[in-house]
Amino acid sequence: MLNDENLDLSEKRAQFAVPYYEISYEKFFQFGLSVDCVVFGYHENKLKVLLIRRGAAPFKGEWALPGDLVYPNENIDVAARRIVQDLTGISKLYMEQTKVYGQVDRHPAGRVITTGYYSLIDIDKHDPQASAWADGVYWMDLDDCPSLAFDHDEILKDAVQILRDKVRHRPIGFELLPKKFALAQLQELYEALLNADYDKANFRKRILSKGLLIDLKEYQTGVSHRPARLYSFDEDRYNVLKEKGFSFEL
Amino acid sequence: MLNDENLDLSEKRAQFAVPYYEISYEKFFQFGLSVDCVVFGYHENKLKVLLIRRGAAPFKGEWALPGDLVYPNENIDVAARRIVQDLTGISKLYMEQTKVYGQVDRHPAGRVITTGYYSLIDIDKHDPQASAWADGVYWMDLDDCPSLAFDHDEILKDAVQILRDKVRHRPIGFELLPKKFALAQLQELYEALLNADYDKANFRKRILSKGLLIDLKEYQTGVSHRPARLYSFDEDRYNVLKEKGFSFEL
DNA sequence: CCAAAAGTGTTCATTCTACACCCATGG
DNA sequence: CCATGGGTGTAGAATGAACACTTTTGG
Repeated sequence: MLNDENLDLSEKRAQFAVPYYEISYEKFFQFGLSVDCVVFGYHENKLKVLLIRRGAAPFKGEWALPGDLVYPNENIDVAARRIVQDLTGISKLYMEQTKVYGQVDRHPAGRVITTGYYSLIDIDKHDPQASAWADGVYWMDLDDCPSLAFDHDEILKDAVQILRDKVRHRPIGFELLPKKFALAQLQELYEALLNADYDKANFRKRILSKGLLIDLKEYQTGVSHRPARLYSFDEDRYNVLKEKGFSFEL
Repeated sequence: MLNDENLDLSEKRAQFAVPYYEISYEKFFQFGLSVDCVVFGYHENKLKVLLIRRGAAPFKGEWALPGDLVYPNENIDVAARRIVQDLTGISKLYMEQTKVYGQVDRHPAGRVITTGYYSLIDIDKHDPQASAWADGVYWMDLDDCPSLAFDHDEILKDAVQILRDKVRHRPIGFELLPKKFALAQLQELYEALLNADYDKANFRKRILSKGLLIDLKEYQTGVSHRPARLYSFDEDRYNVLKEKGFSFEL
């Protein structure tokens, strides 16, 4: 599995009687590091993901996840935020790591390992813009994604699975909705996310029983049926409950 | 945030009219990559973790998680298995990524980003051995861990939390037990893992109702009380159920 | 026969599910 | 007054918690 021509660390340590951090291990410091972001949005009952058309080689012109190399003096989570902000203009958003992709041959330019991130944004708040490394940015239906460059198909697939897992146990779904929303919107979102179908009455009872929604005493306007009551997510209360070991669970 | 002296990728692209992978981006390829493993075990009602005493600088002589630099031609998950196998002699084991740690200053030797892994092993099956980079390997009580080198305290803390989260939704706890076990053992394990206390009758009903245990029709011997029935985990059936979207949940 | 731990059954409370029904608005 | 979706109540089933009880072994 390992190439003998490459140094064996222990051997090298024995060879030099100086602390190992004083030796220049050039061969060990030749990795590139990148970040690839799966940005989810939700619009008209559909889960969407932000894709770019690559403006530079490799894979120029192909579909890909937004991502970039990390600067040697840049923290990795800062890099992830930078990328999404470049494309969406949104700076404060929910972001989380998914996995690291470290296959030797995953990048044609050399040994680049990449960290997947996913984030959730309220699609109405943003205005996608091409950046230096992209020819264009597009919201794609998740069910209707083209094949992607590099190993981005796998990164996307993993992110979707992790999101679905997570959303059942943590109230992250709210990030995809506007600040004020009706319960039916929330239900539709969960149905789209989890590909499920819930009873209206039961869904309401379950959600409201968590005590994490603020009743805004406001209502929809201009709809030709009974206007829905609007709610917002009570983040402060959630943080308090979380401290005490509270779990969201659906 | 970013240092101007460092190259701006888009600028560089404009500057050279050749594909970007043909340019040598030395400055981007100077990261080191490592892997740090949180190896959990379980013995006498206590959750344990495998720690080493570092045999080399930096942090020589201090406690740390087993970890090592990844070779430039080595896949990252292979590296993780290599490390645990060096220390425990076990090759086939449950391993999973936790997070990436990419803080700029986390390693004194340069920009080394590390990937956390955790694994679960049946403690009776293994014989910990010092390797080239460790002066000794020890099982430590999780509640009684010393302070660790690098950012390993954080890596350990995260792994524990991820393990606790995971074990409630996936049947990974079985990895910590011998192949054949009694229900009481399983209950004690879950109680130790989740720091909880379950009613014996109810725990049994819940576990057995999942239909994932094989009744071996074998019994404990040599105990001065009614001998317990032995079970094993039905991995095949679990994989079948998982396909159909089954969730373990406690 | 006793101690110790395995293993079971029953009751009561809580939660979940399905479904029927009422309410408010625009047209 | 109708269509449309918002919003509520309830009965029965399923699940969960608490606890008492029986069983089997070694000593």
